[in-house]
Parts: sequence; structure tokens; C-alpha cells
Amino acid sequence: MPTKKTNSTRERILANAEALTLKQGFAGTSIDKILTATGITKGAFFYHFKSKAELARALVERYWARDYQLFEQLSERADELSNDPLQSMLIFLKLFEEFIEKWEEPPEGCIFASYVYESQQFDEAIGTFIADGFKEWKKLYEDRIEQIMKKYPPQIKIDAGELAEMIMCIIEGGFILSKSLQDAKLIARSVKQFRRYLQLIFER
Amino acid sequence: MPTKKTNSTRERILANAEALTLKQGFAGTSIDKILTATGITKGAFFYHFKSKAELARALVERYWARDYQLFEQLSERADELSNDPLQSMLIFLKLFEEFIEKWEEPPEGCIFASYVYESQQFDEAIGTFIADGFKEWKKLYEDRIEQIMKKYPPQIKIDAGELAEMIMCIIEGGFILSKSLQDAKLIARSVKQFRRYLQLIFER
DNA sequence: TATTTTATACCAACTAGTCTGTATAAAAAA
DNA sequence: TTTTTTATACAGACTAGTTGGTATAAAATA
Repeated sequence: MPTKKTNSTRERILANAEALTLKQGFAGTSIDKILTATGITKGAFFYHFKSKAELARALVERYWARDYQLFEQLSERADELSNDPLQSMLIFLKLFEEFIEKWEEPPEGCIFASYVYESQQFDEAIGTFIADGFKEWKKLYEDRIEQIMKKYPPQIKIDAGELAEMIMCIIEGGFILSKSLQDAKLIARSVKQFRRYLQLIFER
Repeated sequence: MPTKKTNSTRERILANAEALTLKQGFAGTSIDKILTATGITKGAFFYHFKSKAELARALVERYWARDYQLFEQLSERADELSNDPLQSMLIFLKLFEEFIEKWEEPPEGCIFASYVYESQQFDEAIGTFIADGFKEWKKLYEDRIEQIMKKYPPQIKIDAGELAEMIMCIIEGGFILSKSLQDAKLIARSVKQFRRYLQLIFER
């Protein structure tokens, strides 16, 4: 069936393009390299994407969708395991750590981060999309932390937004260090530290 | 004998190449773009660098030297202000936050991080150089934290290496979020959170 | 003058994107 | 049912422009 093949080819292009982009950058990933990796020709590529810029857009959208899905999945599971906002957040972080610890190889990286370091290669819309993604991501953490603060007023002055930014920094920076040092578990260790921080702030 | 003009041209090339690389990636920064930005021609460029790969090497080495120098500078100043390892570390972090808060514009970014997301563009030696840089950087923090631990044995189990990794993640991730969200102060806020964490661990 | 530094012209390989053509299967017409 | 038409999904040659790099000569500078 042509429809099925379309989707699988398109998906294969995206998967290969993402892997290559995380290793060589987007500008450094020529369409020819994607063709070779995927085992197709130009005709196929330009049938599915009208330009390399459109591929760029599809890549970030795909990445964000997957990332968001993972967050929601772990988030729902954490809520299943505890009704308490603090415990649920701690469980959520633990689930995330376990998710990372399963990896044997260092992570390929974050497409958002990759794009940010090549931002001028892309049109403004993509930059906005990424910034909006980061803002939404921040909000997800922020909401959880605010709920904790309502139930467990902290002794020290704490800003939910700043804590949300902190965990995001840890994850994004974790990708970089993990890749460079070839250490698959590094992110999990740093997320664990953040979890400890939350415990010190809120647990009495 | 390198004359004044040599050094200044070479340095101008490096400065422009760094700025361009942080915006477009290294592969996305053609030599022609560097020439235009610097206001020179190919002859001048290839007199100073025998290839683009050599420019890449010079860029990371320069970046690391500057970064290391900054660390030492703030470190020495912090030691001047306090002999106590904990206070000195807290001061060091505060000095770093103030250094960042002075910036009006979001930072251009970290050349190491930029390279990591294009690692396959570079030869192995550069990858090793960056990983070694990260390891040295980690050691600088680790040593400080171990000194604190000796004087102030923490109640909870704490690993100096993990804390060192954490602050590095925060800074590297901070660059990414700061660039994307166009928020110059974001890194300082996240470093402040790390400082609070240290206080919660060691101060009582 | 002798050396260092820069400009100009050029090349071969590679770049994104276009073009024409083709195999196949579904839909329409006979 | 059989034939014709159309839409889908791809192949691969081709183009105009860009890339890193070179050869050589002209300026600066010492």
C-alpha cells in the first residue's frame, strides 16, 4: 500500500536525519548523507519534504511531541503512585532517572539544544517554536512545584519558576556532558541531586 | 617573528569565527563568512590557519584558556575574601552570578557545547581535548567541595563529583535556555539555586 | 634587501533543489 | 469484467551556486 510506505519512508528519513543532526549539526548534515543513511534517492526525499527547511521544522515538531509525551507518561504514572504533590514530584523525578539509567549508550542529545547552537540557520518561526516549547516545559514543572509549595510552605524563600529553570538546565546540560564524557548515567545522577534539593527544601 | 599586525589579524579571525560559530554552528560557518566579517581575504586566512580544521582547534583552545582563566580569577578572589572552604565556595558562586548578571544581552554560548552537538565534524583529538577540559573543570569544583566536606561533614550522603557535575550541567544548560529564551539572567538564577542547595547541605 | 603578510584568481568537490521518467495500485469508464 | 485513467511514491541525471583549499604575485614591514 502506498500510504503505509509513505509514512514509513517519511519516518525513516526523520529518524536518520535526527540521528545525523545530533552528531554533525543540521548544517553539517547534507541531504545526500540522509539519502545514503536511509537508502533512498533525492526523488523520495523531495517527495516527502519540499525543502531542507521543511525537514528542519518537521524534526523539531517530532522531537517536541515525543518529549512532551514522555513527560505526560511519567507524570501520569507518578500521580497514580501518589496523590501528594511532593511525593508525586519526587516519584516523577525518580521515574525519569530510571528511564535514563536504562540507556547503555550516552544519549544522542536534544534537538532543541542542537538547533539553539545553530539558530541562525533556521527561520524565526523555528526559533519561536523552540522557545515556546521551553516555556511550556517550564510551566509543567512550575505547576507541580507550586502545588507542593501550597501544601508544604517552605522555610526559605523559593521561586517555583527558578526551580523549574534549574531542572531544565540540568537536563540540557546533562546531555552535553553525557555526550562529551561518554557517560550514559550522568544525567540521572544530576537529576538525583535536584531531587535531593527538593527534599531538603520541602521535607521536614 | 609574529608582529603586532599578525596577532591582531589572527585574533580578529578567531573572535569573529567564535561569534559566528555560536550562532550558526561550525559547519554552517563558511570561511567566506569569516572573511567578510573580519574584512580580509582568503590569503590572509590561510596564512594564519593552514586549514579550517586548524581553526577549529585554535577556537577550542582559546575558549578553554579564557574559561579557565576566569575560573581561577574568581577563585582567587573568593579565597582572598574567606579562608573557610564553604564560605569561599559560596562567594565564588556569588561572584560568578554577578559576572553573569552584568551581561545585558543573552550569552553567545559555550564553544565546547557547540562542538559537542557537531562532534562528528571534528577529529578525535578535539573531542578528547573537550572531554579533558570538562574533566579538569569538574575537578576544580570537586576539590573545593571535598574541602568543604572535610570541614563540614554533611548529614546526608553527598558525592563531591556529583555536585561538581550538577553545577556544570546548570551552566551548560543555562547557556542553551538563556539563548533560546533571550533571557540574560537565567544562568545566574540557576547558579543561585545551586548555591542554596550547598547551603542547605552544609550550613546548619 | 629579505621576510612577513595579504590579495587575486582559480579549481575540484560538494550543496540544495529541479526535472523527467517509472512502477504500482486504486478509481473510473467501457 | 476488462480497460483506461489517475494518484502515489520513488529513481536518478542535471544545474547553479557554494565549499574548502591552492598557486602566485603584490604589498607591507623589518
